[in-house]
Amino acid sequence: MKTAFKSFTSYIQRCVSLLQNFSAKGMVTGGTVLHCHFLKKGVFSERFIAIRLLIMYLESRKLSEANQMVKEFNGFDLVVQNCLINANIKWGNLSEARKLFDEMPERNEITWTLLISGLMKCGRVEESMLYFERNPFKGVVSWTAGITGLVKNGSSFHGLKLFARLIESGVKPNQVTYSSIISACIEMSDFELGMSVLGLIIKTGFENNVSVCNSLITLCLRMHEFDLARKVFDRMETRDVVSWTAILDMYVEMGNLGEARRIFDEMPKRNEVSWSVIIARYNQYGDNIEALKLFRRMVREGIKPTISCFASILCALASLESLQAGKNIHAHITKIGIERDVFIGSSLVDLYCKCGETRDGRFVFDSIKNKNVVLWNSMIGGYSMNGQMDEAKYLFDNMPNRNNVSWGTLIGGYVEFKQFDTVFEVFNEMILSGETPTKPTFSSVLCACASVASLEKGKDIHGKILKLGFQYDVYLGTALTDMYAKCGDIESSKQVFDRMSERNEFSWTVMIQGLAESGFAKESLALFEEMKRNSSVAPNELMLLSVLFACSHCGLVDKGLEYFGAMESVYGIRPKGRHYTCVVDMLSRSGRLYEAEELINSMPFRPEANALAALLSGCKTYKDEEIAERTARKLVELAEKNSAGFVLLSNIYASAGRWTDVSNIRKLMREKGLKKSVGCSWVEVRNHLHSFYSEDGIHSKSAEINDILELLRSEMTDP
DNA sequence: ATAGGGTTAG
Repeated sequence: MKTAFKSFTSYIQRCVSLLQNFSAKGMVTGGTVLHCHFLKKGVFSERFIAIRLLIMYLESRKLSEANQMVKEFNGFDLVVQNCLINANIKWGNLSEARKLFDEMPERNEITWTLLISGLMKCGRVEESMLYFERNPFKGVVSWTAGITGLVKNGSSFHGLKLFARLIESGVKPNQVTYSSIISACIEMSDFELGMSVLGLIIKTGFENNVSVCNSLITLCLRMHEFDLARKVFDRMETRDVVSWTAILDMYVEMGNLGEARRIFDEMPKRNEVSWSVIIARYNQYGDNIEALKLFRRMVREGIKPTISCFASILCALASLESLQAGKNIHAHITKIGIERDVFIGSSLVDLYCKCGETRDGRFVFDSIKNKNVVLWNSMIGGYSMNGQMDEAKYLFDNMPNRNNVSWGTLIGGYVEFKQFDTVFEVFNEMILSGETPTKPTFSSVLCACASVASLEKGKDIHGKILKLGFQYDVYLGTALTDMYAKCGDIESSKQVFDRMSERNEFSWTVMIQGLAESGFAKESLALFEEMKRNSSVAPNELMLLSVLFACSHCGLVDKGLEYFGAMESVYGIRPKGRHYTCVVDMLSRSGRLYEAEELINSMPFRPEANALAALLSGCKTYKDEEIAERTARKLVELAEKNSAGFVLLSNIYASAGRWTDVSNIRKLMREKGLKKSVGCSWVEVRNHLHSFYSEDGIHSKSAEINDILELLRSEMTDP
């Protein structure tokens, strides 16, 4: 042949790789053009080319073309049948694949392995193992397929037992087998075992194999042995994309996203996985904008996003609540036919629900055939974040398998929508069912304990956490600190806070606030100063409110004013109504009524009713009728707009004994249909909550309680 | 044909 190719075989090879390329990029048209070309050239009957064409048609689901091709092969061609089984498994038609398998007159190891791994992928472990045992061609690949299947279905121990049988049978493991075994060690978090596997790897001379080293890096990474991971990486003779991607991920795990990005930018080669990883990590770090930017660059560079990459980007869009962009991606995903994937589905459900569209989320949820726990959890979470707790509970009660995340999601919903009684009820049920709560679940329940100020329940939860041997992470530590502070046990709160190895903005806020509100004003201020000195956390709105509150309660008026002045100029935080109220209160308490009034007048927005009330109460203490009169007028004005103003005004009149004014205001409120929000306080006795309301809701034992109070009062006054 | 990445809660 007079072509540019040295020989006919290399020409065929070139054709095959061209087809493979078209197939991988989903460019069927290009493939079809080649098909016609081959027919004309007469090389179509070349077996390699024909098979490649068949695979291409199968992968792009061009079924009529594929069937046409099958007819061209006479009888039951083993390789063709294998291709058909492979395609059916990929499409999820397991029964069709099995039918083909059963009808085959002869099979090879590939045939068997396809069925074994196909069954494993669908979670049908026992059936798969049955075929494994019946398989007459037990080579490395069959063994490895069995092992990985078990590991991926959460039976790593059985996977390792199969590995032991492999060694006994005399078959030599290959690099893929070792990778699977290392995955098993990772899944079982067994670093020791991983190290003994390493011994075996060295003994069999696989320690320089790229794939094996890649798996070893991942093992070290998961076990947080970063130095060792780096060592493995450094001593590799050749590194591939996977090695670079793994080491990039290590820096992310170490909290150094910047270094990871540097590696990503300087890697000799990037594949779709490297892109996936860096995008996913930016997303997990909350930098969704950068994730999107990278996604756009990736698409521009012609890299086809993987399913996981779409999942990450949908997750990023969900966090940004960009419904429209999310819908565009959804349309694209539908066009390329992967909208029924569970990973994609979970992200889509999350996207719609985060944007408040639970009905669209439910539509996606219903459209997915092979639902897994995560998908169910996403839908439950979707309802929970939108306060549709009944729907969430209904799904929860009717899901086929629950895990601890399902429980946690439901509980989190009840916490967010303040149904605290239900929180404890469901949490108890969870414990009784034998499920182990995760750290986020503990955080949620601690938040509920803090909200109802139940020290007893909070301590009980703390005990459970200790019993499980959970290390505090930032969230859990913060939740505990907050719980103890809000329940009045500031000592324990401080203890937990001091022991935390990592603290974020929330941790500092909670502790500063806890100290301030428990009356430890000086300690609160000292902690705020310590934070500014020793941490990278910047002061926030809530911290400054606590700081002002602390100054107010210590009588450190000038210091308070100093902080208040520094808010915008130094910390870049614009004071809100509550900050002004706090400062007005501080000034009024110390008798600096004129300054307080000035401050109210200088506010760029309407003051809170409480600010005026604080000033009025100061006027009462320091007997300044002039300012009182002006402030009262402002309060009346404000009262027209909200019920809080009316209530305050009526209380002020009441304390001044101006009862006619009081009844006038109450009448006005009734006319306007304004209702005073009911005050409530509660106390916990032997793990039972007793609530007391300021208005009609009366405690069932209020008569007895009042009798006892009367008795105590008399004992205190006449000893 | 068998490995390495990705989805849910704070």
